[in-house]
Amino acid sequence: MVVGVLVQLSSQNVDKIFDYLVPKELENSIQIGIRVLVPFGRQTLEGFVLEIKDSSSLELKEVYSVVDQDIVLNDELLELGKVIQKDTLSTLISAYQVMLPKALKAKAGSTVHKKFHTFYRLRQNDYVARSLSQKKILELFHDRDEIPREELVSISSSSLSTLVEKGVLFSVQKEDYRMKYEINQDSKKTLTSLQQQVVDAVIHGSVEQPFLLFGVTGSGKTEVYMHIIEHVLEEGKTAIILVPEISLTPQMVEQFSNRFGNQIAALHSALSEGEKYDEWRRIARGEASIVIGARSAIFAPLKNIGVIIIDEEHSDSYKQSDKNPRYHARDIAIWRAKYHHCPVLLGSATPSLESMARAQKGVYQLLTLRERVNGKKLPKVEIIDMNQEAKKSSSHLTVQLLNEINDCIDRGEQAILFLNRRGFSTFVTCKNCAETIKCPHCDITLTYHKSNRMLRCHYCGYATPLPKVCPNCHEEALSDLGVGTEKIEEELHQLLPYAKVLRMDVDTTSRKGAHKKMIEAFRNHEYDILLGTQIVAKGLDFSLVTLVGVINADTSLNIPDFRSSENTYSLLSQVAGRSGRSEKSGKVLIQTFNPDHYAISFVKNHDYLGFYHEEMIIRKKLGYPPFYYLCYVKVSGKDVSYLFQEALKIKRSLERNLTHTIILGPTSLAVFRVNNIYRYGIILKYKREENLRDILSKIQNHYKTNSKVRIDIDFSPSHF
DNA sequence: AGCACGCCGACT
DNA sequence: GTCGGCGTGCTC
Repeated sequence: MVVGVLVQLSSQNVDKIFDYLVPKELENSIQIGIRVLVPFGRQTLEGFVLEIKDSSSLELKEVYSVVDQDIVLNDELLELGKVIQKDTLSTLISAYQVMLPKALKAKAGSTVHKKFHTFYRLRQNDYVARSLSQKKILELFHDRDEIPREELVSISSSSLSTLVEKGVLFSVQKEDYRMKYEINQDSKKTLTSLQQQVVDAVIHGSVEQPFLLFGVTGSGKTEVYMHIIEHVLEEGKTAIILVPEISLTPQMVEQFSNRFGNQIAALHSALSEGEKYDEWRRIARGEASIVIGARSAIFAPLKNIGVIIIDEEHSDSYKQSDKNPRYHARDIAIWRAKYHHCPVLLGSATPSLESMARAQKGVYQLLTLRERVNGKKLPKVEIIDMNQEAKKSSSHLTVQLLNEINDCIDRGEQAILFLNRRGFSTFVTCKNCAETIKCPHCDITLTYHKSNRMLRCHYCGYATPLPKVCPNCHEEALSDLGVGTEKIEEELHQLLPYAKVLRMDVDTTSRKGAHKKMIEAFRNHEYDILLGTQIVAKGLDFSLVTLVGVINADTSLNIPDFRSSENTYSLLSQVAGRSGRSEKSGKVLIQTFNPDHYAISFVKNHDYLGFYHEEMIIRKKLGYPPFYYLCYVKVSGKDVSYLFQEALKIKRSLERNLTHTIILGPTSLAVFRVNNIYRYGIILKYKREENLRDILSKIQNHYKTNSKVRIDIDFSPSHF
């Protein structure tokens, strides 16, 4: 027996199948999709078995051992990996690795152990108990087959051992999963007739085209998802629901856990490696039928999928853009749905322009929820022109906003204050010579972290303590510029001393479980004001919150990116949606220096479609998605002049070979140098270009042995 | 990714 | 003569 193995080495040069001879004694354990240990040159590597055959034309080495008992990559995932390789021009091995929990990747495996738990079972029924504790133990087996060890030990450990010695009981080792989900009070709600229509459309509709559920904030999308999933489970099928990374996941997990208990499995970054591994195995064994998770949960090894839901579908966290394979979870969802003949449901209050355009064209089936479930109007939005206010005061909180917060607290209600950190960071400047402190390895201003008084580079990770004097003029005149949540918190304490403020940002929520605790504390009204960054913008549902204040709406608008308006509109609507979700009606105040910008003014009337049409005109004029597809080719290396020369060669080669594509660049990236590596970008805009991937693949191949130039290709980049 | 091979310059 | 720099190529 011979196997074709793909070794776990992320190098383009090794991304092919190598044949190995299988020793007789291993033949029975070999299956396609398991991992094996093989000799590779001088090293020993893990690899995936992709082929089984009788012979090979080469002289072969032998497989050392088999790593898995069960398949880790099933037929569907094996096929999907090839599609990803082809579509994203990444290596096949990286496509397979992205599907699996870290614990199953080479090297990481040794650190994760399965947890085992001892249970006891009854062997003889005719045994007569010799003592009271023996009797108690045996009585427990009347209505149960197996009982965990602790429970029996708590009665009497000596009686337990006697019973085991006499052969009355015997032990079994069972895997103990780290996560537990408990069904809580049945929170199931009756649907409004509009919600029911959406559920029916998805359940009974065509699976040929994805559904886009455009539902305003508070329209009860989550409840719709749960009803659809309930139906899917009744049919004996399984479901995947994706939510954006970080804050949203634990909340959604809790809601689903309350209703579905141990049928769910969660996969997101708040879990440890071991926990993720446990969840993954529960899924693979068919012990969980609902998977909730962030981007990579789209690869959950479920069988017989009945629906795939992507909540907040506009979120850019669904695109993996920092490493290969640069895939979009939405594309994977559509592929898997086709494979399983099941519907895909994309949900959002502010759909991405791409998705809404597809819905308008009829590529997606549009479903709409225009009203909030409580029948309440969407909150009233007021825009505060900071151009006027900034002249009056240097405070970041306008009088109008402070008054509203004041009134809100007086009424016994709660407020959320949102600081838009997107495209914005705190940096240190010298008041004397105006010098800002930069990273020695990158062309970027260092970000100041007040909590530990460190300056950090967000690109390469370089960190240094804040110097006492300016490195340029040696004056003691360094001060931090820009607003952080801490600064706003200070201002709030001064201006509203009695208000209890809960600050929530990366610094305060990084500890495990901290996030959940804070949400609980705020829900219990232990605080009046929740002050935070992006983390408070989405998904949270507090019935007492009737006021939302946006401190600086503009920062995300100033990012030089074609999506900055879309991101700003979406962010502001999402935050605004946190207000007035229960009986009390809500209000939203937005402080901005650009009160007339359409990304802000359309938020006032909750006019997504108005924004959509305006933005579409601009996208069309500038030749951006959804009118054109984009592809970003990044060329990087240490030797600048050589690099630029090669980047130019690439551009010319693209120009020669692509006839229907607009080619821009090469231009240096906004941050030209990171870790002393220089970067150029080439942007491709096209509507239809048959052999684009072939051409790019050839270029990639040409450079794969050139250690001085690195090429990264990103189709449909989420940003530049 | 490692690791060996091989071809050059610098030195006990 | 030998050590070691790293560019190149291979791993079933």
